[in-house]
Amino acid sequence: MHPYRRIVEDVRRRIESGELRPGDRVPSARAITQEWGVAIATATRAHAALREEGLTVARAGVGTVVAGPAPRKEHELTRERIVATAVEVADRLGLAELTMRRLAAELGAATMSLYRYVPSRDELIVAMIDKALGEIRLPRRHPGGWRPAIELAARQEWAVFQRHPWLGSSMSITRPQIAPNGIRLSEWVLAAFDDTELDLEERMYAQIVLFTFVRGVASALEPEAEAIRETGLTNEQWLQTQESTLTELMDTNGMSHFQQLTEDGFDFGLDLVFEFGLARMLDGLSLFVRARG
Amino acid sequence: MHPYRRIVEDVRRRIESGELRPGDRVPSARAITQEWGVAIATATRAHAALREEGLTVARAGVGTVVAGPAPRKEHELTRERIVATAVEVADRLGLAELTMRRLAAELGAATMSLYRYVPSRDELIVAMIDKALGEIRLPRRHPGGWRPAIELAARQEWAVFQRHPWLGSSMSITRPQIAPNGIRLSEWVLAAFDDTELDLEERMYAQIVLFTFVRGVASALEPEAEAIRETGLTNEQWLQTQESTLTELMDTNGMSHFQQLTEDGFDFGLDLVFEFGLARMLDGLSLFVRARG
DNA sequence: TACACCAACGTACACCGTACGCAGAAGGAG
DNA sequence: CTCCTTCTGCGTACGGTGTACGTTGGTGTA
Repeated sequence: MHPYRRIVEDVRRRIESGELRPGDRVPSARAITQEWGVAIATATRAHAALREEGLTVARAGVGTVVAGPAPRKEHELTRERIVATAVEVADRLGLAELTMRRLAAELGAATMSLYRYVPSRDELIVAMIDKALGEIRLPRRHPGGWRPAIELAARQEWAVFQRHPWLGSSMSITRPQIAPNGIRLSEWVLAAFDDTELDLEERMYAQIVLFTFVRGVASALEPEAEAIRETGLTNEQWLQTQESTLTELMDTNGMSHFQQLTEDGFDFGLDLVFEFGLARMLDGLSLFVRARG
Repeated sequence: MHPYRRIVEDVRRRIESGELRPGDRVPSARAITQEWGVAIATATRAHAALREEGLTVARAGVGTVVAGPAPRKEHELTRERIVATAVEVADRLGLAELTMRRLAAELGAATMSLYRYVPSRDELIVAMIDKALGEIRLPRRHPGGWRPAIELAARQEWAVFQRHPWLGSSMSITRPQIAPNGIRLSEWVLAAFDDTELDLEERMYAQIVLFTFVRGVASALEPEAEAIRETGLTNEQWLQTQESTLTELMDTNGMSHFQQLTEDGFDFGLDLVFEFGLARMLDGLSLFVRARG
């Protein structure tokens, strides 16, 4: 038996015993020369044999690695992990506070290491958008009729925007960042109109308008969250600090409506804005769909 | 005749001849002692007499100055001028490129000089918002019925947003920056519903929803302008560069609607989005108003 | 042994907003 | 005349940003 067979068998045993798991690095050629007391040529032959049997794959610059779906080492730097952590940081601290340095610190890595996996901060944000949109779960079949379907989509979007306050202000309509999950969502909404007479262009406009509205409401979320973080004031408290300026302004200009509004107190909530706007929007769309039908 | 009278008359003549204009600095006490060969006490008395006659005002730290609405020297540093220039720069270069240093350079002043007139960049932006909103011209009387009025307001807003692409993304609803012109606009819209049965809270929601929609569409303007500046590509050209990625994505997921849309070509424009959305919104609002009436 | 490759990283650059404090000119009081 | 206060304008410096560039130490392979 050639000496390299012994090495192969040893390694195979380690893999089968679970000592070495998919994605782990098998001893390098240098390490083999040390461990088994052989020449590097022998070690190389062992590597080749392992590779031939499909037990391992050679990854250039990284080493020979046990084949199979790698079960993600916890602290390995990975595009996936970077994006996930970035989302988490942005949710917690706001997009402005998501700096490459802070993100690296959060990951326990050096700043520049991130640039191996992400070409720039901007592209990282695109990846974050895609990940966030991926949370939207829509049934394969559209629930009865276009209106419930559209409403469902809008509510899902709104929910995601709320979970990720930074999302609304970072998405663009005119230049849709190529986020696969965004496109999937679009397709679903377009298809939701299949039971209407709307042509494709009209559907597209309906879709964009809906989305624009939801995002419009949502883009108030980030500044608000940021303001609360920074000043520690809730919205109401803040309004009170501004009250003197406001009343002075109103007094000098005779703004009766506004004045009464602040006197009566105004129960303001983005959720209510969303609900009110969505209802009007769907009503208006209904009229349009009916006119086409 | 006291010698100081001669000085007063000399100065008066200079003012009336137009040699000295409102806002210009009259000779300082020191300068007077030089020019007229008098003691400083005399010069001070001349100043006092001029001030008493209302010809001049003493501005501490600046000098004695000809009274009247100063016709703004062209290159004097002024909050007004700073804000106007800032708006102009932001229109041209985008809000991100509006740095205090660049603004100062544009004004021919040192960076820190600006902070005499503007407490911070953030507050400068608030002032810019107010100035931009000031361009909105609405008739004192609302044109027949709530719907034309609201439509007019929305169109005016849209026009301003188009002229100032940075505006949409910098305004907040939940924490309305106290911009007098913004409040004036609000008041006008609230009053526009006077011929309906909507209560104040409903009007406020209607207003916010309308505004949110317009701003939502508008917030696509800044990124687009920026993208054009940066890459020099128009929207269509850019879409073409992305086409391969896009079609690949579509092919693998069977997105028939999306696919057909890109094949047929899709005539996309923010203006059309605005028109479509506004029409639906107003229709929806109509239903609501009628239900209340 | 030489080579090409790769992850990870440290350093450095240009730029940002703005705190701080100084220089200089002015009017006014003593 | 001298001192004081007030005002504009400004220079310098600090702590932050994104990221270009080059180095280090490991790899498989010829």
